Amino acid sequence: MKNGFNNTDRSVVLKEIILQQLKTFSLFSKVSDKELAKVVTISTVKKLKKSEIIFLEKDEYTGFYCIIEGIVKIYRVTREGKERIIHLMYNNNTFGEVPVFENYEKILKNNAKYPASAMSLCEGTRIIHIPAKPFFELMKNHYGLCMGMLSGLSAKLRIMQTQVVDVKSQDVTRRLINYILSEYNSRLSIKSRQTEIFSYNTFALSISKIDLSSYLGATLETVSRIFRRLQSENYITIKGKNITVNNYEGLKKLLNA
Amino acid sequence: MKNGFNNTDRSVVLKEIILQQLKTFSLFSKVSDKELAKVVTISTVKKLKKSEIIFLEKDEYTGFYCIIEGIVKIYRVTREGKERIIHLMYNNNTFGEVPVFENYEKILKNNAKYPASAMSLCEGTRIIHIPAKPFFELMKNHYGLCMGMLSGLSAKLRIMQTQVVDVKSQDVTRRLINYILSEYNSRLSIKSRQTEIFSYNTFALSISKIDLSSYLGATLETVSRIFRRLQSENYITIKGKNITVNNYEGLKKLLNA
DNA sequence: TATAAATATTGACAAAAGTCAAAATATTTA
DNA sequence: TAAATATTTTGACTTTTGTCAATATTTATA
Repeated sequence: MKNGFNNTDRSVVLKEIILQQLKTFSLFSKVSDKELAKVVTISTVKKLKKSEIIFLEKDEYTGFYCIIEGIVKIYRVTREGKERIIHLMYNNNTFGEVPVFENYEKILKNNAKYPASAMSLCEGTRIIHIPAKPFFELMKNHYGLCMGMLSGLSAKLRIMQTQVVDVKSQDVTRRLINYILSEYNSRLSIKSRQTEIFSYNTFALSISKIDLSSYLGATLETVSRIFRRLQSENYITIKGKNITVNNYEGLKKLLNA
Repeated sequence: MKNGFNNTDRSVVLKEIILQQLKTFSLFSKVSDKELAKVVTISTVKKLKKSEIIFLEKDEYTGFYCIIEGIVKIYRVTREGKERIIHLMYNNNTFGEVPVFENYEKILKNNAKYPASAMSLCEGTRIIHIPAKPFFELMKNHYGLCMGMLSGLSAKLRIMQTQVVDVKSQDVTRRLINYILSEYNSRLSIKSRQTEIFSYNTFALSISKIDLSSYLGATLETVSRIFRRLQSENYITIKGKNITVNNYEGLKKLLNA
């Protein structure tokens, strides 16, 4: 009995922590604490190392996940063995929900499969597993939860639509610049919130260039060369993982040129 | 009073027809006739010519559509004026639902926008418009309708995921072969259902090569050249819109080669 | 901390795909 | 049906991206 807690106390505290964490997900924004407590009951927390496989394509489907912290890649491996990242998921996002609604009969018979693979990209990635069957029961007649799911899936669909248009219409240079600018913007907003004073135009790549290439749909060599070109033309400076944006407006112009 | 029908009779008959048509949509598979009748009340049928614009990206959002007959392309136009097709939709599919769930507040204030454009690709395409606001009210506490939507969005998400992987990992030749084979297979199954006796390995392209290029994310010239190559190597024969598949297995092998 | 393993860079070359321009076919429409 | 318009093909050429191979650099691990 460390710290004066017994197992029951410990579990109660843990559950309360999970509940507070789930409350930050828009999926559960219209779910009461009482209902959310039921979700907590069925769910389990997992802490992952870097590069841990969460599930593989065609693994038996068990349920979906909520990301508390870290980065998860959703990917498929092609016949030729090329890996292609479909989605990079960050905290407060969920992944692996699709099979729940595609064919619930299959889930009941335990022969639903994951349509893609998932792997953690950071040390200390924390996820919550929510098993499909009890979750599905909770959804029945729970309008708020249905709406949460509907808006989550809709948001993902829109992201995918944008991604499809980008990959179909833009060259790798533009896709990479888009990535740099969006990372730059999202990091900047986090920094300014934290009033962290640091080299203002610098951010660290949160994923490897191998993964970045897989996400952009290009080879590592091509991406490496574009980085070099952007650096030689003074748009950016690269120091290891750190990227300094020297010419934000110039990069934006390259997108239209 | 033609045919001995007055307007009320006519409208009752029409509504019954719409109801029967909506029943074939999986979206409404778990909705009772009584509830579906309410949907019919708010919806309107539109018959379209070829190349009619249904809505444009950034148009004010009014609601979504069900395709009774024909083909609809969902697309965006890039900054450089290139059109890229995101989705080719056929009968018994719905499109334009995403904004309903992304931000319902916006819809109430009439400032939601369509995220992409939609155009009919066939003469006589028939669609049913379902306005967002009354539909949203019908969804409240209607579990079956929520589930229908959830499975529809899930199915679309999976299709988009596959498309993203394909565009990121395969060259245009493979993407075109994939298209040919899937069209071939789906037409074949329709033909065999209708026991239509016709040149067995032949089907007609249902869209123009311009649209096909836009869908594949390539230029018209590239697609034209690949068609020529596949013909010269005797995989297919092209006669106008008609494509004869001479070497199905060979095409499948090309996908892996 | 040395060693192994993974990640990233670079060059030379090949293949894929785009661009521009002209011409040939189809398809609409007057 | 002829003229006008839209679609498709083809060639010559350029640009982009991929492949293979060697090497450098970083990161993880014994």
